[in-house]
Amino acid sequence: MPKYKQFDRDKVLEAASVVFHEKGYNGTSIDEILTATGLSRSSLYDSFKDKHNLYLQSLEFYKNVNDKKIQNLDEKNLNGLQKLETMFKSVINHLSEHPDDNGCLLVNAAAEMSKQCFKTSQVVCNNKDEVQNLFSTWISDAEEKKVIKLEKPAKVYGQFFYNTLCGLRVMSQSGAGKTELSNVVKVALDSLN
Amino acid sequence: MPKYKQFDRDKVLEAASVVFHEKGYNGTSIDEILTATGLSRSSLYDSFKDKHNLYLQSLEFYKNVNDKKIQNLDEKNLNGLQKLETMFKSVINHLSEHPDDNGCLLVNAAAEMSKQCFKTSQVVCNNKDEVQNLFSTWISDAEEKKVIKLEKPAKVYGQFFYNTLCGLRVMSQSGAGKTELSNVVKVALDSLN
DNA sequence: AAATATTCGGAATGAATATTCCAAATTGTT
DNA sequence: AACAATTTGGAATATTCATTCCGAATATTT
Repeated sequence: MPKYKQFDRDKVLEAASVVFHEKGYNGTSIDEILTATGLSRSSLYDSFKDKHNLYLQSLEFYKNVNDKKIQNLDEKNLNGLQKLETMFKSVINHLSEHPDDNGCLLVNAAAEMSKQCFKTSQVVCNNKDEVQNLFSTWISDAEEKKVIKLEKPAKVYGQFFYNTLCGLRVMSQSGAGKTELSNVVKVALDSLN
Repeated sequence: MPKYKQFDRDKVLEAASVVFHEKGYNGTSIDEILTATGLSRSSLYDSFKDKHNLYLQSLEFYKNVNDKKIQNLDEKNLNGLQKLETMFKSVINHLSEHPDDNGCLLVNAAAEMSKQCFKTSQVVCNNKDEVQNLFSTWISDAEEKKVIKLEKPAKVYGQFFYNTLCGLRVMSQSGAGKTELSNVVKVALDSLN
């Protein structure tokens, strides 16, 4: 089935990222990826070089999907505090509705690979900085609109809420339920008063 | 070299947990464990059954070491808030002095294994509950001594600070430096006023 | 319709990997 | 000093895994 690519690159990366998300990099075999993506062995190696490269591309794909979700939220007509609240609400809903969903691929990648693969650490680190910055702009916005009053620079709260978010992902992988996660977010958001 | 065990079981588990900590479960080979522990292949299988079993025992060993560190802190003559502050300070010092130290084995185990291995999830989940409870007692103590005033049950703050702690581990694996981590802790501790 | 370019399936390869097994070594016991 | 109990080193095994390679298939181009 040539002469042009017979598969949708994004769908392949999506399927691959699901497997990597479930089992981690070292825990997934090429065969598992083949059945998940429906690709043939040679197509995969032809188009994605090797497992490690596919992993990195899956990571970036996942990051882009995540970014888009957050940017959609960013474009809504809400003040920064509402955006933050909405974001946490949807994260908690997702985590509690999909308890089998293995946390967050980027967090798992940080844990499994960032100290062994520089490129992984770059993706993970960029994600951290971008999300922190976005949170900071939300918080600045809320302050300018006099919805909240800050005792520290907005940047610091961006760091704090990113930390809270990472914690949620780990806690849900450690068996925390919805009320537990909600409690955490409530206390965290209280820091803005 | 018989007739009794020629190796110190705790030292083996300590060495094994270091390797698992660096490379994860699927990322470490038996050979790496053999060189790290100095054990022979047959001794390892004789005494620890197999890789998976050794991993679980290493996890529990690591958890015990962690527990003891925290309990040492618990026995000091400080109020609960001071204990919390000291704990965070030492975690941040450790993370920033050992940037190559791959986060926390228990957090990494949660990310890599908890959805694939029930026993791992048990260890990780128990650790979460124990640490949360300890934090809660510290916070209750600080409230009773009128050092702080709480707007929510102490238990909720225990959950919140455990979440903060998990976040720190992930953030340090994502390239966060000392000031960033300190900022997070400052905002988190402000929630107690 | 022939040529071209590219994909794809699956067998083949070779390297790692976890685990087993046996004989040699060693120390405590009699 | 011989025996018993157990560890240990290292070879052997069997499995899994990532990667390569070749020939068949097919859609576009000429």
